[in-house]
Amino acid sequence: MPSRFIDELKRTHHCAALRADDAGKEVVLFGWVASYRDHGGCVFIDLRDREGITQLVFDPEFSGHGDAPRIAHDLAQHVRGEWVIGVRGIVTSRGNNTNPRLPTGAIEIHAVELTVFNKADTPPFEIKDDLDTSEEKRLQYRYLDLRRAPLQRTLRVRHRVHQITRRYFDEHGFLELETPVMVKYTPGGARNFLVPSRMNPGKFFALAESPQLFKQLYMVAGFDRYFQIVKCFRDEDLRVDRQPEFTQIDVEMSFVSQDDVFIALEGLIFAVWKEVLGIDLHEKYPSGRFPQMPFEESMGKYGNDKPDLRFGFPHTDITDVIIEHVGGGIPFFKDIADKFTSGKLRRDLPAEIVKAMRIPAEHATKMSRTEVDKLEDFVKGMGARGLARAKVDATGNWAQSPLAKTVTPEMRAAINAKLDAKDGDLLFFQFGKASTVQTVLANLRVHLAKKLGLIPETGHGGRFEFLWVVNPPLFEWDDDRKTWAAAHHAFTRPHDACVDMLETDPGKVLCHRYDLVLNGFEIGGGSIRLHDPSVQARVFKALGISDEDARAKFGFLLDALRYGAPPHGGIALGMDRLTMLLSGAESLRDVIPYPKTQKGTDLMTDAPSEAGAEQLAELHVRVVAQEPAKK
RNA sequence: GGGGCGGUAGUUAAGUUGGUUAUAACGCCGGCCUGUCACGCCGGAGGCCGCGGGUUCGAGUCCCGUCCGCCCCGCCA
Repeated sequence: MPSRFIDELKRTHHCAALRADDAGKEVVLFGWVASYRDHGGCVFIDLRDREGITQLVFDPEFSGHGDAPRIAHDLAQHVRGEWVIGVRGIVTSRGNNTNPRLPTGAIEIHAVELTVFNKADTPPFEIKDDLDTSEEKRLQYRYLDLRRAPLQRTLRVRHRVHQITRRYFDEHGFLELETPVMVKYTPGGARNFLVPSRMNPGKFFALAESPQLFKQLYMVAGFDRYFQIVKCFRDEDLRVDRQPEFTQIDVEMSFVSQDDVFIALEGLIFAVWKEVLGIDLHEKYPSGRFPQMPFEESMGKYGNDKPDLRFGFPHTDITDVIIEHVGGGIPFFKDIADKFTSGKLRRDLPAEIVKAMRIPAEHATKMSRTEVDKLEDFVKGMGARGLARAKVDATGNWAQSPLAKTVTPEMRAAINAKLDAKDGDLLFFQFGKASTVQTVLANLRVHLAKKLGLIPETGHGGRFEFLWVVNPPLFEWDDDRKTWAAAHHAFTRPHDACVDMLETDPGKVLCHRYDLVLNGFEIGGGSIRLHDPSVQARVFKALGISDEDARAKFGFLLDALRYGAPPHGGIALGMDRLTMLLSGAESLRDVIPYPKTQKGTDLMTDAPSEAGAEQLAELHVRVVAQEPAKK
């Protein structure tokens, strides 16, 4: 018998729609079989669609509808999990027999008519909320994973963020404009994915790592305010918060200061938090503004430019104390002190530093000595040679420490004073290459906070700490090449007060660059751009980039800046990270519908894959066979 | 490129100093059951122990290699 469903019987409700006062209505529902319970008499089916679950009852004795319920009941006995079915029936109140776990628990549908649209193989894992299956399996059958309510919820959050963003920027006079995905390849920065050009043998496009240059050109063109929700591509190694293909909320504005950009973005974040989470951020930030912290302070206190401010444990740079006390009896420290006093190292080019982090007694006492010992393995995984530590007693002496025996009382006292160390406090030390020291202590700080329960292992714990990290140096010292390099891209505007130091003291030049940080994640970053060609030329010179190099890479942008470029600046928010933090997801992969594995592959489609000889020939590409691994 | 964790029925896991037929739960299949909603009861099927090599009388277990997944460093905003 052909099914009347879909053609004649249209869906009347979703599976979360019906309530007690709908009793008596005849309805048509479509969906998937979430579970079935056959009692010999009645058969119960929980019907699921994207909105929720409704219980269906197939009662052979259901009167008043002829033979139809009996036929439906016989069919229902054969229905299995994840089959796709349609049902016509009567909404019936469950009286005292409600299921409090379901929003629709007050009613059930007494089925009159049933159709099976499609059977389903037994899925490789159960479609349930609290799934305990390897991510490998979930990614392989992503369409089944996405059927689960948690991912459905997360993608709905994503949808909401999209809609709020579009509405917000439209209301504030921004135009949503597109930019090319296939762009000119420019070396430097993130690696690009390359796309061979069939029509231009031997030449390649790059997939855009960001719309950066194009959005600046929109400003030169006079569009004044631009935004775009845009895919970007970076061929770098993956992390829990990094995917090769990701989405940015990209923004650029003309005639604005750094603060104008902040205000625009704060407005968006406030709107998103209000609408998605129902949280009014004004309660925490009454001025409507997020706090700001200079880059230098963030590096000094937290070892990176994305501090999680939900807890304390700031670092202290004690390099000067070490130098002053010539190592204070500790051989490693003396080596470093000697390098500085001999002029081999300079404090203004800090290739090596000594830092300490103090864990106050109230927290330190919660960790056993064995637990503290294990931290050494943790830091060694990040390139640390070890983890020197000291337990401070009431007299200021150090215990449980390899440093305790040789350290001079004077330096010990000086360090205690600088760290404000008291009885029971635990001190951790890192010394050596500055970048390693910073990374190790930054990660140790977060690691300890999780261990001590100050922040949850994953998710936000209902707490949101926003921060603008501002005014970083324009250049950073490349100690391997012994030269200054652009800390970000070369089009960031230096502070006016610093411009004259471009030639004399490049390391001191600060710039209008900013990152928006939330709970230790960088969720956005941007800058005020250089619109003055003469300052641009001086920046290139300070970087040792020749006119020819600059022209070859960015000629079109340099040209554009000479044809009346307005002062402008912008920012890009990481749409995926934002959604991850909003929804409390553990991984970027949980907020991206079809993500890549850590090796950058798609387990479901088995991409990337090899290309055929014919296609390669057409693209003028030859694949060089992989060299066998060297023994 | 480097460090770490993992891979055993469909799924999640247990598996002792190497030793008979590799366990359990859930799922799946069959039967029973008039109200379940984590239904219940009875029965059953289901294994390349990631893959390859080695040691051994004998390997899920030990050794070497390799593949895959995850976390981190490097890299990357």
